[in-house]
Amino acid sequence: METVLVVEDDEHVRELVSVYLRKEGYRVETAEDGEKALAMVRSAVPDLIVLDLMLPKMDGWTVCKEIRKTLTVPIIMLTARGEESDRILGLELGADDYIAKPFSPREMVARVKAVLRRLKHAGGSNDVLHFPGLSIDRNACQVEAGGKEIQLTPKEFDLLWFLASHPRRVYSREQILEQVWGYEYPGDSRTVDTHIKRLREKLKNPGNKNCIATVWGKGYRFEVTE
Amino acid sequence: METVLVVEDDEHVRELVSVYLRKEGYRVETAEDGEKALAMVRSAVPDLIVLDLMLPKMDGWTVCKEIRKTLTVPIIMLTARGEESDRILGLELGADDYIAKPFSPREMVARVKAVLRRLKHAGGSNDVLHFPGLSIDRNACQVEAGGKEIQLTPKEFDLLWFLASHPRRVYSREQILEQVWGYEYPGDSRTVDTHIKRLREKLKNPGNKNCIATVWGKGYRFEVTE
DNA sequence: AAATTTGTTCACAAAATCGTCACAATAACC
DNA sequence: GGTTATTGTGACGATTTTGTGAACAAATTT
Repeated sequence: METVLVVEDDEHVRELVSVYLRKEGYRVETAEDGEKALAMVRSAVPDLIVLDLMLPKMDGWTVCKEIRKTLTVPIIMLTARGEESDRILGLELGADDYIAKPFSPREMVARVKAVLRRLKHAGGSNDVLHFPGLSIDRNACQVEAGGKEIQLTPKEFDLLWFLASHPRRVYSREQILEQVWGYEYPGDSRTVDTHIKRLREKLKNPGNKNCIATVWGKGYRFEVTE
Repeated sequence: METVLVVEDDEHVRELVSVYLRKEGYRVETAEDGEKALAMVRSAVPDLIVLDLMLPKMDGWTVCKEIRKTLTVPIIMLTARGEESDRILGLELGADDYIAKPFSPREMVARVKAVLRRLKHAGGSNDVLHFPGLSIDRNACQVEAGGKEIQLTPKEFDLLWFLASHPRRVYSREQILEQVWGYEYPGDSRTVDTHIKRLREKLKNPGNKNCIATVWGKGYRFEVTE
C-alpha cells in the first residue's frame, strides 16, 4: 500500500483530501506545518507528498527545497491560483505537479494517481529513462526504440534527454536553447525546429507514435502515453 | 548479517539511510566525518561503506583513497547532483557505485544490495575480464582474442583495461586521459585517438567485431555484444 | 652506445554534424 | 474564405570531429 503525506494547515482541507485519498486505497499521514512535515519525511519517506505552498513556520517552497536536497520523493504542490507554474515545476524547485486552489478532490486524486503511475514506469536508476518502447541511457549515450538501437548525434541526444527527463512539460524554443545549447545561446531559435524534425524522423522508425508533440505557439513537449 | 558503514555529516540523512538499511536486515554503523570513518574501518572492516562526498575535516574522496590503500571493501558514493561528471567518473575507479543526491531511499537500498550481490558472485580477485571472443588478464597483462594471444604495449593495455572494465559506458578523451594517463595530463587529447586506432588494429585480427565504438562528439565506448 | 620498442604530436583527408535559409504546409484568427 | 502567424521540411555550406599515416621524442633493451 502506498503512503501519501498531506501537508496543509487548514484542518478542513486536510481532512477532505485525506478522506478522498483513503477511499482510493492510499495510506494517508498528515502534517499541519512545514517543520513537522520535514521531521516526518526524515523518519520515513512517503511515496508521495501533497504540499501546500502557504504554511506556518516554514513555507512550502522551503520545505520542498529542503526535501530535494536529498530525496526524490514525488511532490504535488497546492498553490493559490496565479502562482507562476513555471517556477513551481521548474528545475529550481522540482515539484512533480501542482494543483491550483480551489480544486476538486476528484482532480487531486487523479493527479496523485498519475504521478505515482508515471514514477512507477520510470525505473529506479538516475541515468536511464524508460518509456514504453523507448529507453534512453545517459551513460552509454544510447537510445533504444522498439528494441532497436538508434543512432543520434550529440545535439539530438542532449535534446531528447532534456525533453524526456521532463515529460509532459512544455518548453519554449528559448528555454530549450538555454538548457540544451547553453546559457544565452546567440543563434536562431528555429534551429530547435530542425533538430526536433531530425529527432522525430529517427524515433518514428517503428510503429512508435510521435513522442515529441508541438504545442502551437508555445513550444515542444515530450509525450508519454503509458 | 552484513554490516554497512554510513558516513554522512547531515544527521537527518544519516538516520534516514540507516533506517532503510536496517529495515532490509543490515547492521548499520554510522560516522559523521572522515576521520571517524577511517578509525572505524581500521578497527573493524564493514561489508560495505556508504560514503558522502562532502564531509567536514576530510572529504569523501580522500577517505576513499585512504581506504583503498589497504582495503577492497565496496564503497558507494553519495554525490550532490551537479558534481562534475569527471569527478564522479574519477570516483568510479575507487568507488563501486555512486548515487546522486537527491536520491530515493529505495534506490539506495537497491544499489547496496546490487553491489553486495555482485561482489559475492564475483568471488575472489576481479583481475580477468571475459567477453565473447576476448579475455583480458590484468595480472599477466595478457589479452586473448579468438583463441590467439595478442601483444599489447603497456599504454594500450591500460587503455583497453579501463574501457573494458566499464563496458557500454562512454568516456570523453579528457576522461580517458585522466583515468589512464593520470590526473591532469598536460598533453594533447588526440593522443587517445592514436592509441584507439592501434588497439582496434590489433584487436580486429580475428573475425572479431570492432569492440571499441566511436560515439561521435562524445568519446569512445567499449561495446559488448553478448 | 646503438638499436629497438613505445609514446606523442602533427598535418591532412574523410566523415559527420550543425545552423541557416527559403519555401511549403498548417493552424489560428478575423 | 482570406490573411497572418507559426511550424515543417529539404538542401547546402561551414564547421567540427575523427581516422590515419608519418615524423619525431622518449624510454627500454641489447
